[in-house]
Amino acid sequence: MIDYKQELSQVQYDAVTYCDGPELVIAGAGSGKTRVLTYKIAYLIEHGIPSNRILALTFTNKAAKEMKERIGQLITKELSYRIVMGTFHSIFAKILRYELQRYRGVLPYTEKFTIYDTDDSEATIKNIVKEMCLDPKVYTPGTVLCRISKAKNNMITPDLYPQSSLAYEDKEHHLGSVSDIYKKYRLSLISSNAMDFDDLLLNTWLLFKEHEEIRHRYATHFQYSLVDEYQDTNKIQKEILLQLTKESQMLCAVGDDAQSIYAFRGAVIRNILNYEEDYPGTVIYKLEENYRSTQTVVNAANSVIKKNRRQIFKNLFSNNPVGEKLSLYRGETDRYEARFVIDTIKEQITKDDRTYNDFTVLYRQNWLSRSFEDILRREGIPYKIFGGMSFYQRKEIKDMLAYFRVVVNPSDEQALRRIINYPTRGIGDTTLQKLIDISISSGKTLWDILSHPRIYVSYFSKNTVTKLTDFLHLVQSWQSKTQYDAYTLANMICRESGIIKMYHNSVKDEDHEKYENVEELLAGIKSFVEDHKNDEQPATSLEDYIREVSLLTDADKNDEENTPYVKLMTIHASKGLEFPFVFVVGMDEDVFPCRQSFESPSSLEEERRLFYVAITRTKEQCFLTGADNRFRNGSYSTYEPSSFIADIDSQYIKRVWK
DNA sequence: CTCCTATAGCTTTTT
DNA sequence: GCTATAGGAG
Repeated sequence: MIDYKQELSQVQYDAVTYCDGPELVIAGAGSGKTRVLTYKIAYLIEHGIPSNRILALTFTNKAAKEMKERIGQLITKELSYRIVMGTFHSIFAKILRYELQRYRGVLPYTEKFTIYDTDDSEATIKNIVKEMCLDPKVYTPGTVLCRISKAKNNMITPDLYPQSSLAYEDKEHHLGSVSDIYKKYRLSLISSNAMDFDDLLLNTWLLFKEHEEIRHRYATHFQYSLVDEYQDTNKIQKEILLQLTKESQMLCAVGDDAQSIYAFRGAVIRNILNYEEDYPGTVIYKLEENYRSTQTVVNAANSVIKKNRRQIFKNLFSNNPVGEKLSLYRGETDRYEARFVIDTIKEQITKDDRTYNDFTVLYRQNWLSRSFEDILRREGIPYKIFGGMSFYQRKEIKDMLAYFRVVVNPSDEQALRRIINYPTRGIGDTTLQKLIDISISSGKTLWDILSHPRIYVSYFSKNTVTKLTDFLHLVQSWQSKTQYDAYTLANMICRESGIIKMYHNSVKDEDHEKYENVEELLAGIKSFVEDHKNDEQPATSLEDYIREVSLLTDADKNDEENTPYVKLMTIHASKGLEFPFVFVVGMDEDVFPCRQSFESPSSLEEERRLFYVAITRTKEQCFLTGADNRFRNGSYSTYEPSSFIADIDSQYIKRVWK
């Protein structure tokens, strides 16, 4: 038995043991939020709730994995393993696949659907805009997808869209055709048997709405639900939770309104601010003691966040040592700024016996990492950049994954288009365009056309037909081997597709790197197979691999390297983490806060919360740096110091340059 | 009809 | 600085 009283503070204990109804835990930065969640789940299990009937939704897959491990240490590994825990997207993808397998046709998809990432979605929109002969400069994939995403996050299906306020806004911005694009986009994804990120939520919501018996089954199955990072949930996520907790009302939401930083992705801070309206009778607990940072850091952070208007009152405090003041440095150029950071790191290491692991550089925008990367590399200091161009977004990796996707789900049009002539096999743009035209006019998928040569044979030369059928037979031969494990089949595809050969024979340096990345991917698949070989129901096929990998981000890649290194990441990527020494770099007006955020007061508030998040990652000492001149777009631009620096109460900050 | 090279255009944050 | 597009050569 766990001694909860011993392990938790009073308020943490109260939050953990309250199980009589809806609950909201306002967890200030560093207040032991994860601790409360893990102990609470352990507590529920110890008090008789079967672990497979607990639903726990986290923000990243990594957070879920770590939490499971921690719960496993508290109770038993076997019990923790069965908790239904993961991101909204991964849990609902599983539910959708399960239901699609059970009741064929419950939605216009099969359980083998693939998940489109943003690139795939934008490519689809681009094709549609072209097909509809609209101006691609007006209807850019980014803007259109943003509108569609907004609609989906508000449960607006294509048929409801024309009557929605979104359609009205579109007309004002001369984007009246978005509604039609949305319609076509949805049909295109359905015909590709593909869902984008938002569809995973929308289709779950629709499934529960249109099939009361399914909703009821899940709502009664889950006896208790918990949501982490509730401040970053969006409207449809809240609605799905309402569907799942309608009868039981057993929901524990944990979050911190001061750390809501995903409004750009549809998160509505309203969810946490008005939680009691959705769950009457909610009991609220506030975790206000910060165990992570020094008093100075906590006070400085408080002085920043109090400038924001809309927030839940709380008094974050620390009983840790007072600690050093925040250090402020401003360099003439970004090189001086980087120099300062590296010199400080070196100084601390020699002085205080630190390792590179103790230092983290945080920035608002990915491109800011460059100047630091340059110096770190030149100095031979080990470092690692988190985020930015993720491993899974690299071209060579996406190409390989596209092969896998086509094998599992040949309707996947974006994947098919990607690989049909890569490596080049004599099926060029002209041929592809003709195939697409046939596909559109016949209403069949590209793969349907491809796999029935007699449909298209009259349109092409004999030579082209041979090339098309060769490709068809290649893919079909892999499709007939899906009983093989993922590694064996993936290896076969790499070799037979000519990808490996192409990179291997190339003399270009970057192609060698690509070759190594493909090898790394294969090694990853191998360990995936090893990991799942001994599961109760071994899931080691290529299909299983694709399912898992399409919702993985680089934040989920576990780093088990033993050598210490300096970490570089965006502030967004740092959420939930903590580091002894933090450098918040690029503290320049128009960089942080970024220029776009001045357009509305609410986005400026979000920038300030982001600054708050950055500061509160710090355990010991925080440095804020900026530069008057930065190299960007091939030339230097001048910057003013960030206005956020003035938001910090001056007693907690000191200048460290002459 | 395909492949290679030069040029333009864009960079907030991400499941 | 890097990726999609356009235009020319084979």
